[in-house]
Amino acid sequence: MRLNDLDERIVHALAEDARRSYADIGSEVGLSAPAVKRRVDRLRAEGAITGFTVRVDPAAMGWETEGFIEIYCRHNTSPDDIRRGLERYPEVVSASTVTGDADALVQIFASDMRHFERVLERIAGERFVERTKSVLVLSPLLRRFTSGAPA
Amino acid sequence: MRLNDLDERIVHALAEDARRSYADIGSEVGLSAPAVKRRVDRLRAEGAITGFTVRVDPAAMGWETEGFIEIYCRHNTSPDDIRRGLERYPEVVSASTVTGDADALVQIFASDMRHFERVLERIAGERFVERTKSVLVLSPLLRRFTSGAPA
DNA sequence: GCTGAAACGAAGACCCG
DNA sequence: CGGGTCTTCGTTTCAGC
Repeated sequence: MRLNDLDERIVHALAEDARRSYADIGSEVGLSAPAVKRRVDRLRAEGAITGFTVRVDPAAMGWETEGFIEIYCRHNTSPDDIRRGLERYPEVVSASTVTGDADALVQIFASDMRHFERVLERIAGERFVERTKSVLVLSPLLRRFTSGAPA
Repeated sequence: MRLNDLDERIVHALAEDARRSYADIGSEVGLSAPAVKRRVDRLRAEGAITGFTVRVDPAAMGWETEGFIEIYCRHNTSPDDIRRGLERYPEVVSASTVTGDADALVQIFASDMRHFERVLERIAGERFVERTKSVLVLSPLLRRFTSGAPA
């Protein structure tokens, strides 16, 4: 599934403002509004675009404390076990299995330090978790929602 | 800056689909379309909502390789130095200063391993960087764009 | 915060290269 | 097959209440 240059420019425009009108985007990329809509529909059908969402200031939502938890798993834990175990936590924003010492890296948003600690303890108590190591975010420097064009 | 229950339900609806109509959201939360719009406008003005964006499948955009780079900085490096140094890289999706051994944690999307390596080398060569430690993502398990309600 | 009218954008049918 | 034009319909937006 490969996107051409026009598709990428449309996605880029939507990444900056997902509520821009198709006509407006079209005038930027040199297409008519229906043409833009057709491409967006196709990108959605292909799964390249998975939806539209709002960018929220975490602090405004009451999530003052951000951190990462590295999880060291017991033997015979599959990635799917980890996913199933973590998806029940609303505080978990992202999770991936990773190379290196730890098995998984989990990003957390919590309302405050006590809340973070409570989540950490519950995750550390999961059956598949052997031990954890956590890192707190001091200040968020950059938070993009889409990356730029890869070379 | 505190949001009330109605605001949170509106933000939640927009988080799931930022292109839903205000009337549609209104019927869910029990408000008319203009009332919803006024609240969204206010949330934007207050900075609680910082924009609307598209959810993209990284693979479809050609970003096959994801990873994290831990940065150990030289002395006398301010968070702002790090931010200024990193914002020039389109491959950097997020960056934060963190507690623990490393000074900053940087999330990267690259097209492939060679691309990732190239970015890593360039970042490692930045003036403020003393050394780096990097971790590759094996499989993304969970990727939410907004976290759930904090207790 | 609701209602109604006017401006605007979305979505589909249709035609053209 | 992909893009442009036109028309219809729904949505946004602003007034007044």
